[in-house]
Amino acid sequence: MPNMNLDALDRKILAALQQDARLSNVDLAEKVGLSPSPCLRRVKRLEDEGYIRSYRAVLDRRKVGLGLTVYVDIKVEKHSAENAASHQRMLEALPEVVSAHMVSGEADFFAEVVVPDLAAYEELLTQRLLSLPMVKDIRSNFVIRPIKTDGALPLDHLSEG
Amino acid sequence: MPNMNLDALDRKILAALQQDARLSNVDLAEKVGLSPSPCLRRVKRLEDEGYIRSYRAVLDRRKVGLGLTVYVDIKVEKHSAENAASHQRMLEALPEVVSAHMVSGEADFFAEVVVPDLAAYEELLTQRLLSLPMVKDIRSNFVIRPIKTDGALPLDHLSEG
DNA sequence: CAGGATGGCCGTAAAATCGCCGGCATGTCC
DNA sequence: GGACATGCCGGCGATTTTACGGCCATCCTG
Repeated sequence: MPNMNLDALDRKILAALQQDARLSNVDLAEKVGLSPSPCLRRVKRLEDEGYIRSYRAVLDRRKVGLGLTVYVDIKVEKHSAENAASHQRMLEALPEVVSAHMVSGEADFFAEVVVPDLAAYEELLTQRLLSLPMVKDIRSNFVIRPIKTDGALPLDHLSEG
Repeated sequence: MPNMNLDALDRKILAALQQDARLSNVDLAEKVGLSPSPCLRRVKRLEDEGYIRSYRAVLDRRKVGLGLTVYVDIKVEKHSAENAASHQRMLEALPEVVSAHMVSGEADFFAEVVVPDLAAYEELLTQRLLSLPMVKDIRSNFVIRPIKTDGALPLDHLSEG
C-alpha cells in the first residue's frame, strides 16, 4: 500500500477538491468537519507530499473551438530504447496531444488528440503523426458522443481496507 | 466559430487557469497584465458563459492507490436507441470509469478505467462490464507507461485566426 | 456627442495564514 | 501502576492578503 497515510479526513478533502478545486478553505473545512486551520494544514501536506499534483480549470472543449476529440492507436516498428524515447518526446511535444501512454494490446502507443475539426485532424495526422519515424500504422477513433468526461478518481478503496 | 468572444486576455486567462486553477486573482491579473478587478470580471464571465466548466484537483493516481489505468474498447450488439442509452447510463454510473465515449472505429464505446490493481480490474471486467447487457466484446489496453497526462487544451488556434 | 464596453481605483467584507495553546495518545522511567 | 515527557493534531485569534462590488475614466463606434 503506497498510502496508509490517508485517513478519513484526507480522503474527504481529496474528494472535495476533485469536485471543486476552488472551494475556499473555510468552505472546505466546514464540508469535511474541521476548522480552517487544520484543514489548510492538511491540504498543504497533501500538496507537499504529492497526493495533489495540480489544480486545473476544465474548459468546455466545444466552446473553445476544439470540437473534435480523437483517440489514436499508434503502432511502431519494433521498439528500441532510444527510438521509443524520442518517439515519446515527440508525442509529448504536440500540443494537440492531451494525453499519451504506452499501452499493451493491439497498439503500442495511445494518444488522446484534440483539434478544432476534421481538417485540422487531417493536417495533424498526415503532416505530423504519420511522419514520425518508426510509425507503422495509425488508427483513429473519433469521439461521436461524450458520455462521461473528467470523472473524479474513486477513493472508496482506501476506506474499505 | 463558436467563440469570437474570446480575446487575447481571455485566452491568457484560460491558459493560466488550465495550468493552475488556484492562482489568486491578483496573481492571475498580474500574469495576464491586468488589474485585479477587470481580471476577476473576466473570470466570472468565462465561468458564467460556460467556457470554464469546473475546477478540479488532479491527484496522483499511484499515490492514491490507483496504480492501474486501462483503456477499454467495448463492442455492443447492434445499437438501438433505448439500449444504447441504458448502456451509457451504466457506464456512467461506474466510479472506476473515469471517462467514456461513443466512438467510431473498431469499437463502439470506449472507456478509461482506473483501478488499484489487476485483481480489481478482473473483478470489474468480469462482474460488472462483461455482464452489461448487449456487450458483445471487450478489449483491454493496459497502460504500461504514461507519457503525458492531463495536458492542457491548446488554445493557439483561437489567436491565429 | 451619445452609448457601450472595458480598465483602474478604492473601501469593505471575507479568506488565508501563522503562531500559540490544549487535549489526547503513546512511551518511559521510577 | 502512576506521573511525567513527547509528539500529533485540532482550535483560537491576530494580521496580512484577497475577493468583490461600486464608481469613475478612457477608448471606440456610430
